[in-house]
Amino acid sequence: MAKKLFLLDAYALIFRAYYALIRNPRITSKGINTNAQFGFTNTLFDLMNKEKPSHMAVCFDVEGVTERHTDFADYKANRQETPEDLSAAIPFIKRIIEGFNIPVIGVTGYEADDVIGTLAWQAHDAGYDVYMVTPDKDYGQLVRDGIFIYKPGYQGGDVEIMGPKEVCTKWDIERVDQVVDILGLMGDAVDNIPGIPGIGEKTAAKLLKEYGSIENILANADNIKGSLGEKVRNGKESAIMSKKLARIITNVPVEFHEEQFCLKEWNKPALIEVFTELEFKTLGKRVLGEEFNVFQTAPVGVQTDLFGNVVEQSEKSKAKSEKKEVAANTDGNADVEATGFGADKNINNTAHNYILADTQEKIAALVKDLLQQTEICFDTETTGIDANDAELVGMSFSYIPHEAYYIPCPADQTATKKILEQFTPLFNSEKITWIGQNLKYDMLVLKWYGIELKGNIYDTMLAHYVIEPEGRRSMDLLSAQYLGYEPVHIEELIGKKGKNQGNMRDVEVEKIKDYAAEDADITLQLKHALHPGLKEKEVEKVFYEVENPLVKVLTDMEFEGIKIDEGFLKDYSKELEREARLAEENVYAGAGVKFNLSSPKQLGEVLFEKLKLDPKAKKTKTGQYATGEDVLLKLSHTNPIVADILVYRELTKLKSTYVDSLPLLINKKTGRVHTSYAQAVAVTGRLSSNNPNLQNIPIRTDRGKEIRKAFIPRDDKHVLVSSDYSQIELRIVAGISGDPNMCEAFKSGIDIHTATAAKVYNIEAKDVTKEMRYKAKSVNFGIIYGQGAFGLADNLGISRSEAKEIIDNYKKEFIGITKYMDDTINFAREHGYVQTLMGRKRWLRDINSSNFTVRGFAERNAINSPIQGTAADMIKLAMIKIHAAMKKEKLQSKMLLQVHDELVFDALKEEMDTLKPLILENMKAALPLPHGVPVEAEVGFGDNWLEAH
DNA sequence: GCACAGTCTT
DNA sequence: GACCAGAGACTGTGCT
Repeated sequence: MAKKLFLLDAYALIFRAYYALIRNPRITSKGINTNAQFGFTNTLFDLMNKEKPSHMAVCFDVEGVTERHTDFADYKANRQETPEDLSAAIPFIKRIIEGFNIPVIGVTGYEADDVIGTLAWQAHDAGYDVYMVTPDKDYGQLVRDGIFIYKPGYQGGDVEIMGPKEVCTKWDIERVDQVVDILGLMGDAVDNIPGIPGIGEKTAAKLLKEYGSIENILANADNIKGSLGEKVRNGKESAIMSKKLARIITNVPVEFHEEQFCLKEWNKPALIEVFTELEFKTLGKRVLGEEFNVFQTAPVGVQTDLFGNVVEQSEKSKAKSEKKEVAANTDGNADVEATGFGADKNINNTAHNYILADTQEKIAALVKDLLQQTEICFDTETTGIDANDAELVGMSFSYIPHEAYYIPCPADQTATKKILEQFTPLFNSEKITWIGQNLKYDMLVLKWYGIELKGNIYDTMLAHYVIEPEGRRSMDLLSAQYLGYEPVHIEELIGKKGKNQGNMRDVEVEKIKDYAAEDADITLQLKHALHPGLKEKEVEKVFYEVENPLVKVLTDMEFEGIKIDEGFLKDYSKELEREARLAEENVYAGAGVKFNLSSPKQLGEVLFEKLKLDPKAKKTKTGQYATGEDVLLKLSHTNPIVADILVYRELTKLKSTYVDSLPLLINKKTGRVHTSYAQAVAVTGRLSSNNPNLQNIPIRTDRGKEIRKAFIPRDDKHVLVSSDYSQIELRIVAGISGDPNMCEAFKSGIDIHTATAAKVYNIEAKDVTKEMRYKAKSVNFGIIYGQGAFGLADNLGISRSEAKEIIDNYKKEFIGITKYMDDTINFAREHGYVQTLMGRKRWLRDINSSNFTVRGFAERNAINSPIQGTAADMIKLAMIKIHAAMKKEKLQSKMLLQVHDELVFDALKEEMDTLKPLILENMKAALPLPHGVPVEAEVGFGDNWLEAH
């Protein structure tokens, strides 16, 4: 078997690490993108772990990297990272490379690529399989897909040269020259080659065809007319430099000696150091084994030189890890060991007292004791994650740090109810503030036993939400962050997530006691740790007046659920199935092939390679053809199957996401669907809904609308009532900007989009055409989200100049809004945050970024967040008020759903006369807007959601 | 199990 | 030449 040599370009690693280490929180819908977070180290580890190279080297070219970025100001401006950013990443990279004990090579005056190129061929001739690890052809690809591996000498000595949009696989000098020339000319073509900004691949090819070479083009630059000529003249230096950069040199003065590149054993202590410092928990365990624990080894901030030795640190770390192992071996109780980042903060150094209360006497004494308290931390253990379908396994209470009580609840539900009865005076006490992490869950569980907490709520999850709206806030994470302590994981009790996960019911009481009591204990300590933050960040108002009181409202709504007409959906499913089949057959017949129509990848190949519907077909960032709705709509005139594809897409989407899934989520006990509201997810302050998501039930198309007919009232004594705010976000814009024209429009009650059109086109409201109103509407929404002329033009299908004119007019007419946008951005720049009327804040750390794209994103958020967030505050306040009023009036009607600006109720028909004004008045008065801008709401009712809306 | 493309809402 | 409105949840495909 041939020996394997891996050559890595540090340049690629630095970019990768920059993203991994400096900008690491790349948030996706599922939380932090761990791929980005650990990508660099993962790549290194995977290479060694899976490929098992015998030899390896990293080619370091740090100076080159930062130089290149400072040389080209333009180029730099379009990048997300700065030389400083990269420099910041380099020490970490060095330490990780050092930890893995990978040889490093660098030759002054040459690019890492060239060193790699030279070594690769030498090693290849010496009989090695050489793998070059280097960035892919474009920067975006690098960030997303990791490091591209290509292999010279893999197929009879072929080498791959990355060119723009194609790969040259033969060592074909002529072809290489062409590629190199194109790269030299083409702006931003390849990761580290700037080219001439403003020149694309096609222009580059055209120029080369005309003049033959870059040198000829530059010599004749003065003869090239127009802006193209100017670009070429301005880019002379860049083009020559880029051409040089693009060619991989294979005669660098460096020699391949195999003993120099032999992989040695890892320097584990050094790895532990750096992983600990970077909190690479999961990866640390993968690399170093299960015993690695970030929270058990204190970080040591000793800088190391790339080639320096790490003996001193190693000794230290070694001592630490040994100590840790001893501790782990002598004490099986996870509670009492582990040391965090700040040993002083760590609760495990303090003895704790977790007490089991499993007899009537003990419980009675506990309840008596708890009744003396004003703040009690409370947590439940249950048989499952779905509160609407879970049994109580136990409860824990804590009111003094390091002390907690656990009460087991038996599987016999009558016995459990009996235990709960003992707690009734406690749960009914109005002077107790209940502290908990996501109390909505616990309250929902209790509600199934007929119990409601009468006191106030203090939810630590919500406290963290208002203090730090972005990021995740699981208890494990908060505990690690605020208390420097890693609690027992639930997996240690019931196993890893998945279908084999066990049940809390089957875990021995002693174990649950430790786990559950610790949860209550930690949550209480979290409350103390988080509490000062509320004042510091000035978010107490939104916390105490909005988020905490809302918990009870949401609990009741989730408990109620909504009735679904299962039979209707079943019939509709069949109908959709039939029509989708038909459309699918049409597509196959029209295309002449059968394929998986649900696969965008296969569809793209059929449309653009077989049928060649669009020679200029756009591709997605991963290189497959884009086949989104917008793309297909533009193609619909070219081939009749496109319309069928769109129909197929619509039907299958409706069928799989709604019609077929909703019935599966009907609760067996209630026969209703109970959505779950996430109160601490959306950064702007909105709620989100899942399991199922009832906030995205279709309404736009006729076929989609049908689904709303499946949402029905409880019985024939009830109707569904839907009430929604009218133009709430625009009213808020008017209110907080105080723009006189817009405020006036709302006060006089005329249609806001018509009023806007009249102003923008400078005509009377009565002369506004449908089209003008439509455009004005689009501008109204676009403007407040910071959409530019291009976006508006694209949206409306009009020319850019027309779009620009409309926007300019708009800004002139609604000068207050322009001022609001400028003021908001300036406020954010100065203070680092923006806020809603209720003081809900959003921090924008990128608002002063030197990078255009990053800053732009922050600026749009600065404008949008106060608007969307104020709307969220308003409806939340309305919900709290309506909930209280309904309780006061002892109404039997129930609030069921919230869809951002809409509330849905199950209304008892005879209560309608009371209910309707109650809803409307509370919605309108929930949060008065500045400048006297009126808030309007409408209410409708019917035998299903479609009729009510 | 994860990333991605696509599609639904406000 | 690329990007280009905010905020989410969920599905199927394709890869590891």
